Amino acid sequence: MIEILKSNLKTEIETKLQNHYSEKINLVVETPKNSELGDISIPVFSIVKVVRRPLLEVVEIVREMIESSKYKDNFSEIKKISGFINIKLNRIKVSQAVINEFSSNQNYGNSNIGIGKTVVIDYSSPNIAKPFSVGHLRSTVIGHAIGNILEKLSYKVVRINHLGDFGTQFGKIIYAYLNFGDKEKVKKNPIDELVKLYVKFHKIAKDKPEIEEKAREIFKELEQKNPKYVELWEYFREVSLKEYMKVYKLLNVEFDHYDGEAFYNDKMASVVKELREKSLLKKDQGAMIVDLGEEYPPALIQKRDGSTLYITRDLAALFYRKRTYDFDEVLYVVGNEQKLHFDQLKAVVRKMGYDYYQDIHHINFGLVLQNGKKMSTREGKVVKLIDVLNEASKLSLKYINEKNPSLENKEEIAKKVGVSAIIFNDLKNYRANDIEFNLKDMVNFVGQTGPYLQYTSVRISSILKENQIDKDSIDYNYYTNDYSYELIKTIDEYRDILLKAKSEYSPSVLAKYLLTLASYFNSFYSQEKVMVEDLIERNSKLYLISIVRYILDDGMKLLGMKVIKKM
RNA sequence: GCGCUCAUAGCUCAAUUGGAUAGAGCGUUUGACUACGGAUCAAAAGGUUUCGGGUUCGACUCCUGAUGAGCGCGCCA
Repeated sequence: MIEILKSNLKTEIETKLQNHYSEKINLVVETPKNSELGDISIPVFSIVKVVRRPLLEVVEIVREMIESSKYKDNFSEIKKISGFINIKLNRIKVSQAVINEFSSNQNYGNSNIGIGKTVVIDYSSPNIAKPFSVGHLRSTVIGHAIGNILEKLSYKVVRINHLGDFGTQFGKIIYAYLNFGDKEKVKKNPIDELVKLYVKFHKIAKDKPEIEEKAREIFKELEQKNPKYVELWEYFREVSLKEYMKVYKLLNVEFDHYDGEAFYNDKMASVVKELREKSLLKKDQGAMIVDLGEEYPPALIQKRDGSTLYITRDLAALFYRKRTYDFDEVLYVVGNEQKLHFDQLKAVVRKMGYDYYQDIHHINFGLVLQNGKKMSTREGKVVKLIDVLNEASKLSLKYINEKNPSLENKEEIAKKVGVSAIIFNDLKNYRANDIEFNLKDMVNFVGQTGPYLQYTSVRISSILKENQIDKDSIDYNYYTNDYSYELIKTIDEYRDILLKAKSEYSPSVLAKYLLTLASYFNSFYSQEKVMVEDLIERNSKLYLISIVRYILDDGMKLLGMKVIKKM
């Protein structure tokens, strides 16, 4: 509501200024950083610059324009402070508008900006026959949350898990499996065993480099669909996927497609052909490249031996997705270190003459660090996500036993709290930054954490549980005190926050907002008794906190967290 | 060597994208339960925004140089 008022006011005053000074001025209308100053703030420096009149004179003119605004009924105070004009709004009017909007919308916070638009999101994408590491966690939860936010804004979302299920390493694993693998062991514990075989392969290859050649041959035959190898490949893929599904189930993550790299195997020849027809291919040191001039290093399309590379596969996938889903945007949730790759990809697409290179977005993210270094076990191995999730659940169970030992379904709730804590920790900071992974801080339940949000929602639930709310007997006067009004204004921001999270492709915008909302609620709660005698007052407060809970729960769900009623 | 990120309180991070007194959480110190959930709240201490120069009425934000950290740069993905 306030955002709309701001933009209406902006338009109105800009027109008035244009009439007055016959100059076009871009007026800044913002929210003061300190809410004691007011609800809307207009710095007039930019006007002064254009019209070259004394500051105080301009301030006075603008103040008069605001005073005579057609929206003036909404204002309760207009104040000049140095170069700023600060407006306080009529709190009753604001509350009324915000509450009404909430009441009349079944899906508060939504928007129709995405109607008719399709966004393809490529995320998670673990590598077959390798453990699902904490490294994949980031891509998974960021992609999932962005997808949810987009759906809330009415976009059609196509979720693709671009599995790493192809490449020379499969030749190695198949070779190792056939020559020194134990079928029973692999069956029992597929990924761990396959990793061991892969490691063993490299150990042996040190003394017997000729097996590298064997592995390459096997891979080549796999590409040519040698049924024996295809069967093994399918087997590895299946057992790996089965393991990943356990993680996805815990995280509540789903995909529309699991088309991995192999899926595009037969779609690459046409890419090479098209590049050749458009005279973009150039032979260089035996390989085929697309020259990207000064801007970027050349893109390597084809190896000396004729086989294709990463970028070729990504081109094939891109064209397939464009044909199949006719996307308006395609998002690749992939780490920072691949920035150059996506820059090259875009550049090649542009050179091929497709405008939609502009719709390709690399949703980059930083590393997961522990004590400032890339996270790994003591032996230097990758940390398995499932272990981390279990550990977090165990720790939250410990806390529940301390804080609320009589709680029912403790294990189940501990799991929801622990997993959500990890998800929230991943999403609360801007994605391109590295994140520090400290289990204790995440599940410590104190401060800016997932459990803090869940706890706040649970507190509200326990009040609401026993009470009916009558939406028709609300007195907006109860929303005018500072604590309530902060809540009203924050509730009002929800949609804009989601839109901002979308435009930045950063769930952290939402995560940070939820922390603010929860914090305002807890302040409110410590100052304002809800269960008062007066029925109208009680009802008004109950309704307010029920809205807070709605947003907390809705927001947590969008982030991929679990909503609980008790903890 | 070239390119891309980043540097804010002891620690983890914000800062309306160039606006007012740079804000939160953790940690530290202190206070608040015969209260609707204290996993909470309130308060204090903590800053030359890495360093220099520039642009601007105004710079954490833009330009430039330095220092430090990370990442990438033709036959992996």
